[in-house]
Amino acid sequence: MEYASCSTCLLKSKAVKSLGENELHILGQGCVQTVFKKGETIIKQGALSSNIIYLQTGLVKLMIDGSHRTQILRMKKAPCYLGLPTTMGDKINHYSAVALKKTTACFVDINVFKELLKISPEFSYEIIVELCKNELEQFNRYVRLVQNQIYGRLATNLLYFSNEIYLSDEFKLPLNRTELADLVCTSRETISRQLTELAEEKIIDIDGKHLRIVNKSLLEEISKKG
Amino acid sequence: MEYASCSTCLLKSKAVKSLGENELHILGQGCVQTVFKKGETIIKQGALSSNIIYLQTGLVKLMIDGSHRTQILRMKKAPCYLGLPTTMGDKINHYSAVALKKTTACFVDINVFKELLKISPEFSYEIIVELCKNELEQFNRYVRLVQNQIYGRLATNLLYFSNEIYLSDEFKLPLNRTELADLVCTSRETISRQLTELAEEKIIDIDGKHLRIVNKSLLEEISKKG
DNA sequence: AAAAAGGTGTGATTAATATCACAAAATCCA
DNA sequence: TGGATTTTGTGATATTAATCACACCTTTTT
Repeated sequence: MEYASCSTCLLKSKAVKSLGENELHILGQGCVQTVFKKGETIIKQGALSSNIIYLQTGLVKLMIDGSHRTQILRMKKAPCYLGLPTTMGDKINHYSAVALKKTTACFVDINVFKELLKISPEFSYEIIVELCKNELEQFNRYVRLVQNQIYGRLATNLLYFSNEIYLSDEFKLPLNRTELADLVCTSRETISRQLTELAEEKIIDIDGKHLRIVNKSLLEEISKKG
Repeated sequence: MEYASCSTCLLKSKAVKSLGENELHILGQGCVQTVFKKGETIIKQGALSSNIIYLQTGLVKLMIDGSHRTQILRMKKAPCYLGLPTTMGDKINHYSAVALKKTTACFVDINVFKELLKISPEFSYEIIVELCKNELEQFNRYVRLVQNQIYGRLATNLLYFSNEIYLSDEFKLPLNRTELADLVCTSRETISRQLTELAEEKIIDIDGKHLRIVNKSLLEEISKKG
């Protein structure tokens, strides 16, 4: 069947399960699945895009190469959609997406995607909810990033890893110190000093990239209050 | 007819025009129109919410009262939707919305709203596009806010007024110096000094709240490079 | 009109963070 | 294994912006 690759890639999405054979056929015709190794680029900033990307498995970092510094915007963990705002907006990718580990991505043509929205109210509702949750999550984090000083920004991002990405108080940082600085928008030296300080205060335990949050409520305090 | 208030409030929305009489009837049953004076609160941070708000006319500021400082997040100009991410997410308003001038708002019950999404693909498509544009616009601004220093942050926000709110290079600032500081996340004194500096560099002309952008390309340069 | 309250500008001082310079540690690779 | 390369930590210094203090101006209130 022509929609074989699609039933592989999208059936994990609850809403897609509700699609009938006809809809799956439409989807299948505009759908390509690709596997990316760690470090490979899935979306390239500045490139024209006509695809929504459904991430089946894996973890990516979204980043912007600005005129005076590189910024890491956030992680995205499968399963999720990528590129929705960009593709619905002005068609040019505003960020790059790079795999942090082996990642399987499914490229769905935007026109096929629009067709599906019209055919399946379930599907469009799922997309809206995902977008809303996403906007809210990102918004809250960015509000804190802007209003906080570095110590608070770092706390916010460590909690982000713990609560949104790894769902655990103990994990291996997916970024080195320079990349962590690019996420927090500060310098590598400052990150290094602040991590040491958080460890001295017995709020975290850190050994290289291995990190454990010891006093989560205090870390939340710092994230909130600056 | 029972949906009179609704045909008043929502018919300006292109997608709603495509709704039939039955759908309008559903909408009308969950729709209340209210007029707010300058300074009045439309949405209250922390309150439970079960409404999507359609702003018919006017201008509002969205703000967060944080634990250690107040932040003004952005303006929203009619016509637009308010509270979509919050209401679809965890039901509690993450921000307050305060009218900056006389504003007409239409409260649509979230369940009615969900019904409409299912009934009208046109309607849900319009919502998704609005959300996407919004997320993109906010995201780009916040990325710059985080990575820039104050001079660049101020430039970014003046451009935001010019390009997104007033669609003109000359306008009356809707905020006083303290509020401007809350938007840029800095202190009143710093805002005052930086505005003077921008004027000395002949990039803007400022007299009280009346502002004119003289050298827009240079302002964009500053917004991009920090 | 006088008094009170709020908004704005500016100098002096302090605190936070970036930058520079270099050493130590970890990782890669032939 | 040993040398090369990359990553990380840390002191010294420079820069940026917050804070404090106060004067001046505008608007509101009585």
